[in-house]
Amino acid sequence: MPRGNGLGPPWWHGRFRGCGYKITLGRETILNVFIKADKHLSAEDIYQKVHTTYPAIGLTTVYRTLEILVNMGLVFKFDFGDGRARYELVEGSKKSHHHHHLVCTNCKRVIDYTDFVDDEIELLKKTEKGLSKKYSFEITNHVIQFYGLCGQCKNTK
Amino acid sequence: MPRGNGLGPPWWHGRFRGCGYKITLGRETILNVFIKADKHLSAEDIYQKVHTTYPAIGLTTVYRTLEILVNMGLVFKFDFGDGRARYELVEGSKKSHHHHHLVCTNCKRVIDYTDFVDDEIELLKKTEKGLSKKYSFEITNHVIQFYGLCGQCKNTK
DNA sequence: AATATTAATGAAAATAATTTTCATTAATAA
DNA sequence: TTATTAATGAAAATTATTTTCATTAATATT
Repeated sequence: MPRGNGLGPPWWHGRFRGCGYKITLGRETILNVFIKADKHLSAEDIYQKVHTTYPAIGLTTVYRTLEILVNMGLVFKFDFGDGRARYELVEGSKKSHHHHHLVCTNCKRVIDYTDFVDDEIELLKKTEKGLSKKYSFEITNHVIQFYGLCGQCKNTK
Repeated sequence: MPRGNGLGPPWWHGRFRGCGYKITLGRETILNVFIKADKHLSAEDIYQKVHTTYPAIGLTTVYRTLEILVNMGLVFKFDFGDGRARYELVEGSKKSHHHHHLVCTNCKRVIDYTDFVDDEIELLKKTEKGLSKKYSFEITNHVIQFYGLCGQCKNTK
């Protein structure tokens, strides 16, 4: 549960400390960018945004922090097929709803949709349970993406 | 419907010709690798396999052919998060069942699963229909992947 | 069957996202 | 306050994929 209300340290400090990671200005700023943006961002996006309030940051640090966040399970890494990864806070760490992606294979536009997800969630739960057991796999996350042509590209082609 | 029985040209020749593409030995070999392998392969995998029967092939040609196949909708491109794309024949072009992937975020192992897909397919159809209408998006494909730790990595960690 | 046309090819160079190296600095522990 | 150790930035390295360009091969045309 995010607090970020100025009273006490941010919710993620404990988890960082618990993993033996130090709390630094760079990491603080990156997390804030994620919390504020609340949508998928590329490493470069994050670098740019952080850079405005903390110009000393290097792109390397962004990549290194992203790796940590992904490994800790705070952030999920997506691939939309355009050669660069996107990152987004996992659910529970953010305010937005459960959603999936609609990716245009032509213009690479990505639409987040939150429709129909109730049925999806139910099915996913069932599937996850079954798969975990059958393959003794510990599932931590999932991706559902639909690919195709968006309205604009459909008409242009 | 694949034929590949030695009687007449392979099923994909027509589609190639129709798109103005020439039938070459390289493309022929690559398609055969796909048909025989019937599972996800990286560009390098394909290059290696083709190379055994057709050593003159270049990696560039593999990439170029893959691009064509993806654009034609004969092959689907996956990302499992290890920095290289995987390719696999789309359904209808191959013998194997509808399946999805279970990706180990630690060792990068990928398990194809065909369990529970009946319910999934039904839900997907419904969702696709709804999304297509709402976002006037023409859906051509989808990805469902579960991420987590496989049996081995779970025990090691 | 011979030739003209045009796309396909391979090798090498270019590109671009991500990782690594390494000397320096900053955060936490003592 | 100092010691310890992780985090950092800059630059170099890595690596999958794309582009360039001169040559070759596939199809269309005769």
